Amino acid sequence: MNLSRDLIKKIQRRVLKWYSQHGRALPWRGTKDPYKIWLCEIILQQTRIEQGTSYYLRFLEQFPTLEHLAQADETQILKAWEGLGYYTRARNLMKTAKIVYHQYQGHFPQTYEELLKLPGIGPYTASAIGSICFNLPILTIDGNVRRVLSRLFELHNKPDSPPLHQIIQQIAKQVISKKYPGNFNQGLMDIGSIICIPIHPKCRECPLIKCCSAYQHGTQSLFPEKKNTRPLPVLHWAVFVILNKDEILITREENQNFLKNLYALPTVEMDEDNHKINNHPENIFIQLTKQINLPNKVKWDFLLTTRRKYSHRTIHFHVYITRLKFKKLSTKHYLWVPLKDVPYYPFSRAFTDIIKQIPS
DNA sequence: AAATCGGGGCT
DNA sequence: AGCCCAGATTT
Repeated sequence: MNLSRDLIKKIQRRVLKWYSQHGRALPWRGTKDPYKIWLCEIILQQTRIEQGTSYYLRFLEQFPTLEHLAQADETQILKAWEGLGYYTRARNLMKTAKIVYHQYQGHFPQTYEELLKLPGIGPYTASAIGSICFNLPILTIDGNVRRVLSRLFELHNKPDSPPLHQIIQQIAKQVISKKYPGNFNQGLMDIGSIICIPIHPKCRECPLIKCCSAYQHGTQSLFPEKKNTRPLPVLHWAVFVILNKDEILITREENQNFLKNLYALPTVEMDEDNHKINNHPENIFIQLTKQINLPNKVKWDFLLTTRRKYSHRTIHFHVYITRLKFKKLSTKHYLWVPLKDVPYYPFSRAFTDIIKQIPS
């Protein structure tokens, strides 16, 4: 798709002018420090600004410079990330911090291709850092920008399809402001998140209203096309609160990618019908008993059931509790932790919620 | 190309 | 209940 020179100039002027007048005053605006821009861009991947901002500010407090982050350990970083989700981002954050600190002498690389090699930095983040910090003329293509472009040019291609990708790349190369790529990118993203929102876009406030095909044809609601979703599988997990005086038994998720390297309460996956039979699934208790070498006579009480929806599955957590009078278990992958120290360990939301509900 | 990977807010 | 969010990586 070839855009006329006039149209390109008009889009660039309008976006840049709108951004100078209406751009949001966000904590990472007004700096070109690659460390700060990198940090906020990783935090904001698939994450709303309202959710990510407090994490960004806390990270900067706890790790004021790249060196601080490069010298932190993974548990420390996961703890700071706790509750934000997509924890691979936190693990990659540490990897990239160490790489930039040790292999690049503490300076982020300044080309798109070199940025792209760093763990956790993909096409979007490389163009964001590149355009904002180093003035590289590359469009940031995130969900907002995809939606704006889809409506501007009525791109009726299937979502995530190669043809759509091709067209967006073509448009991207043409519309990006070569002089102020960082401001143009942030302006276009702001327009997408404030004005050109998924439903009921506020077209009358939009600086691009006169350039927008969808507006002219009244077809805003048709773009971008939605992807077809499939139902989430439902799993049932038994969770065990095992107490001894003021200590609780916890473990670390090391053998799976899901919530990897976060801490958790001992968990056993239940098969289809365990949870339906009653609130006292003996076979699950037996399975756990073998796992951590409990004596058979432990008395379990049902505590609660809670449900949590993840991006690719729904899990029902059935929580059982016991108070032991001893703590000699063969607990190779488990550790006893004083309840008052639990806040020092990174847990996922499901478990912090459960732990919060343990009766004292 | 499709699946995996969180959590929260809005409708 | 479904959708989407300043996406990246693995399969």
